[in-house]
Amino acid sequence: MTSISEKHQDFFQAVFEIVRHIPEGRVTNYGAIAKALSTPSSSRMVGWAMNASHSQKNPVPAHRVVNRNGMLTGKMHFPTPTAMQHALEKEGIEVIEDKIVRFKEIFWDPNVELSL
DNA sequence: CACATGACTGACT
DNA sequence: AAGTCAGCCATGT
Repeated sequence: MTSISEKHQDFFQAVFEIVRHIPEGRVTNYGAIAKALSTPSSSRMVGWAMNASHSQKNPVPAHRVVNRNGMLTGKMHFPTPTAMQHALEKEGIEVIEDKIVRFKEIFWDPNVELSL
């Protein structure tokens, strides 16, 4: 079953690597990751890659990745709908109504933090 | 091959 | 400020 080509694997690994570089208590959005991959328009592909994070052997803190609105849009893709919010709160991030509080303050931009 | 959907974003009205 | 439309790439029907 070859759902994913090797080239896509490379894309996934790039996304996962960035996500794993997100510091504890910080979050980022799909656009920032896409931009770090030189594909700012492929924000959807980032979400697509995250969908494959479940198959990855290495742990990927996908709960630290949200949309530009700071909303936990991908929580439904977690093992449980509350896993994402719970994981964020565990790191000291306030989450109300599936939205991250002070999202702008805890926002982590890979393009800046990774000195791209 | 064409249409619809999706862990998105930006621009326009 | 809030709502709507279009662009984006890959997958599924």
